[in-house]
Amino acid sequence: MVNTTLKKLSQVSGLSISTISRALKNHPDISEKTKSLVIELANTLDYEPNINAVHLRTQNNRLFGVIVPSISNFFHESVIAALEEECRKNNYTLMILQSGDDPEIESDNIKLCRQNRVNGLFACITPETKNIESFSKLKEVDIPIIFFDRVPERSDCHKVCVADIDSATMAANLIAEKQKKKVLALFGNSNFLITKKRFNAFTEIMSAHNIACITAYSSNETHSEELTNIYLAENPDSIFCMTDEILTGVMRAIQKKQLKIPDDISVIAISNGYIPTLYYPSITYIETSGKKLGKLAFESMMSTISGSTFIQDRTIESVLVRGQSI
Amino acid sequence: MVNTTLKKLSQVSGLSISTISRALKNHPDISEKTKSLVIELANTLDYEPNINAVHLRTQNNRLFGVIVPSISNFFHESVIAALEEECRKNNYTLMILQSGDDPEIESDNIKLCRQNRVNGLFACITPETKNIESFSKLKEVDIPIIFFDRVPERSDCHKVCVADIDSATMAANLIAEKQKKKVLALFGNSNFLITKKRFNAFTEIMSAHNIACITAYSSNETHSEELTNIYLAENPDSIFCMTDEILTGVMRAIQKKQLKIPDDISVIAISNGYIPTLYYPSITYIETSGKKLGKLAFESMMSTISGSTFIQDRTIESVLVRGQSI
DNA sequence: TTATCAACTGCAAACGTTTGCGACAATGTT
DNA sequence: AACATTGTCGCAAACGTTTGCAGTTGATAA
Repeated sequence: MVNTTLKKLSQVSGLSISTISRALKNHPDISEKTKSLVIELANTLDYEPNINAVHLRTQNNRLFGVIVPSISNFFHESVIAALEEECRKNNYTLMILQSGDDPEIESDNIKLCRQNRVNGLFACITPETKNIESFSKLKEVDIPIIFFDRVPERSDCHKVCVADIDSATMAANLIAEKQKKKVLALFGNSNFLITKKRFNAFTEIMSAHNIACITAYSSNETHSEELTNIYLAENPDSIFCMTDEILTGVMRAIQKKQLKIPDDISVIAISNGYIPTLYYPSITYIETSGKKLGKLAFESMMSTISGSTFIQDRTIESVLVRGQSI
Repeated sequence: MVNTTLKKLSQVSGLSISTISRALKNHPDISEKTKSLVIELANTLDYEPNINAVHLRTQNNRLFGVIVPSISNFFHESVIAALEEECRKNNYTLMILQSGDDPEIESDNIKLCRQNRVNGLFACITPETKNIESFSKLKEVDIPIIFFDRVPERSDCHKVCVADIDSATMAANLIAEKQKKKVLALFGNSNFLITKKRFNAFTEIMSAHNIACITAYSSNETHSEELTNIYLAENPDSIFCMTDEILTGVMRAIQKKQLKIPDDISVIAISNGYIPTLYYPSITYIETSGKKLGKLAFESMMSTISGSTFIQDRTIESVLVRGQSI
C-alpha cells in the first residue's frame, strides 16, 4: 500500500489540500466540524506526514547530529543517552554517528550532517583530527557545533568537557591524604589535551607531597595490563588509572597476581561509574558523568541556537565516589 | 551564510539547473568540459545536496531504523555496530532509536520511522509489547521489519535470534561433563520466550544427569546478587548465569564472600563476551555474538527488500569460550 | 541548399508539504 | 439598501531536487 498524503485526504474528503493541512494542525481558520472530520479521516487512513517534505518546506529539520568515536563506550553511551532524552523532550531528533576514530569517516559523517541540514552538531573529535577544516565548513553554513569531551585546542569554539585538572587533582589529593608513598600512575592517549593537563596536575601534587610517582601512557586494556606487570616489580603501594580501559587492564594484572586490595595495593580511577562497581572491594573513583555532560552540551546548543553569541566553554565538575580500594 | 543550491550554481555558471544536476552525477548527456566546470564550481561553493529534497523527489531515503531498549547494553551495542557497518558499506543511513523498554516510546519511535519513510526497520521489542499492532501499520505501508533478539511469538514475521536452546544446552552439558552435582541456575525475565526455552532445555539436561538444580529468575544485577546470597546457603557447586547483568550480580556476591573460582564454586554464563573477561580467573561463557546477529539481520533485510517473500527466521549459533571458571 | 544526425542543454512537471493572500457567503451595522 | 465584518475555505507559489522530453546547435551527408 502506498502512503497516505494530504492530496489523498483532500480527494477523499472533497476539501482542499490547504484546508486539510490546517485542520490537522489546529489552525483557527478552520471550523471545529471540519477539523474533527479531517482528523478522523486521517486516523482511519493512517496518515503520517512525510517528514522530508515538511523539512524541505519549513527549512527546519529539528535535527541534531552527534559524532562519537564509538557507541561502545561507557562514557559516550551515557552522553548519548542524555542527549537523546533532551532531544525527545524538546522535540528534536538525534542522528547518532560513529567515527571509529577515523578522520576520514569523521569527515564523511560531517558531510552527512550537512546533507541532512542538521540544526546543530555535537562532536567528540578523533585523536588524529589535527585541523578542524571540515568542521569549519559547518560553521560557514551557520550550523553550530558543540565539541565535547575531546575538543580542539583552539579557543574560538564551543566546548563542554569533564573536569580535566580537577579530577586528577582530586585523585592525587586522596592518594596524598592516605599517606601513600609510591604510586603507579597510568594515563591515556598522550595526544589529548586532557591527558596532558591531568598528567601535569597529578605529577605536580605528587612531587609537592614527595610521593614517588611512576608514570606511563596506555590507551588499551592489554597494554595497561602489561605495564602494570612491569611496574609492579617496583612495588608501588597504589595505582592511579585515568580511564576505564586502563582500570580493567590493571585489575586483571592485580587479580592474576592475587594481590589484595587495598592491603597489598590501593587503586583509584577516573571513570564514568559502571566498571568500578564490578569489582570487590569496589573501586574508589572520580566520577566524570556523561549524563551531566550530555545535559550541559544540550543546554549550550540551545542557547547558541537561540542567538547567543557567547562562546560556550563549560566544565562538568567531578565528584569522588568512595569505594574500599584505597 | 545560506546553503548552496543547484539554483545558485545555475545562476553563477549561467547553465540551467538540470545541466548542473546531471553534470554532478556524471550523466552521459553532459560534455566533459561542462562537467569539470560544474564540479569545480560546486567544490568552491561547498555544494552539498539537500537530502530532504533528494528523498522527496526520488521517494527512496536509503534509510533504515533500528529500535533497541537502550544502547547502553553490550549486546545491543554490538548489534548496532554491525548494522551500522553494513549500512555504511551499502550506502544506507541508520536511524538509532531507544525505547527504554517503554511500549509508549516504542510506538512513538515507530511513528518516527513512518514519518521518516524508512526503507526498513530492525526492532527488538519491549517485554511489555503484547500486541504488535503499531508494527503492523508499518507492514501496511510495505516497510519490512526484521525483529531481532526479543521477537514476537507469532510466526508470520521475520526474526533473527541468538540460539536460545542451544546456548543453554551447551552450558548444561559442560556442567554435566565437569561432574557438577548441584547447580544454581539464574535466568532472565520470565516473560521472554527465550527465557522459557532456555529454562526448559537447561533443566531437562540437569534432571537427565541427576544434577540438583536450584532455579530463579532475575533481571538486574542487585537482585541477582541477593538471590546468590540466599541460595549460596544451599551450597551449590556451580552457578549458571543467563545474562551479563546476572553474572555481574553473582560475581559481586562471590567476591564479597571471598569464594575461590573454580575451587569453591564454578561459574558459567551466556554473554556477549566483554564482561566475562574482566574477572580473574576469566569466566567460561557461551558467546552469543551481537556482531553476527547484526550482520545476519542486515542480510535478511536486504533479501526481503529485494523482493524475497520468504519469511526469514534465522539463528546465530553460539560458541563456547573457555575460561578457567569451571 | 537542404536534410540528417549527434552532441549537448534547457523546460517544466513532479515529489508532499506550508502559508500568504484572496474569495465567498453569512451576518451585523449604519 | 449599502457597507463593513467575520468565519471558512481554496489558489498558488515555494522549498531543492530529478528526469522525460524537446529544443538548439554545428557538422556531415545527400
